[in-house]
Amino acid sequence: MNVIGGKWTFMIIRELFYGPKRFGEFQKILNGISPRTLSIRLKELEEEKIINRTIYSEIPPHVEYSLTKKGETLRPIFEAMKEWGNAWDVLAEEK
Amino acid sequence: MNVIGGKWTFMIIRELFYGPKRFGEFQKILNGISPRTLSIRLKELEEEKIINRTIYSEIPPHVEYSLTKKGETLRPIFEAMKEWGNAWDVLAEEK
DNA sequence: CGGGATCCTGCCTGATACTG
DNA sequence: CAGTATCAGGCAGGATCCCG
Repeated sequence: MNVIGGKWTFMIIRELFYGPKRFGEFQKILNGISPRTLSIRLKELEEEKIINRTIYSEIPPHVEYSLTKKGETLRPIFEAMKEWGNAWDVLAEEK
Repeated sequence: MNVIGGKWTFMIIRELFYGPKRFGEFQKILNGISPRTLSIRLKELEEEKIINRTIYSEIPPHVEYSLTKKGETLRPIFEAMKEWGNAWDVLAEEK
């Protein structure tokens, strides 16, 4: 829970299972996340070796986030949670 | 995450995998949880049909919490998280 | 484009005391 | 024993502005 328990952390990682993402992409997909929070969460995940931060020195700047091997091993957990969510249709019950 | 994402919720459910528990037992096991918070979390889990609340009308009063079938289906998620925690020894790395 | 710095706020949570 | 009531605080998170 320390790793994936944050309000946004879960969604950030989930997006990365579909492939690398850029800072701006996260801002669009994670509707409403502030740059401050996104920045903090990404930094934390990087420190925990869950994601990689790759910088392409171009103009304009280009930074890409991707899952590390450690991050990839989280997939079974996400799959289990996804199945559970489907089985009980949690979101729909939220009214 | 809405279901198990709370600070204490995860631990409450985990304890219930080992069998029913009483209010007082949770207070001892979950070191430091306040009765207020415990009460709120238990009520939430009951509303979400994750746990059962069974009252034994005796003196002194006796209330027992146990997992519902829905709650039981969370087990694979907990197993997956447990394995991941063991594999990466998360707690030990916490300094 | 990808963030850092600052300021501010609400809600979650803890502490404590009390009751059926 | 199993909670509820009340009060107070901290910290995650949002809003905004700015810079390399």
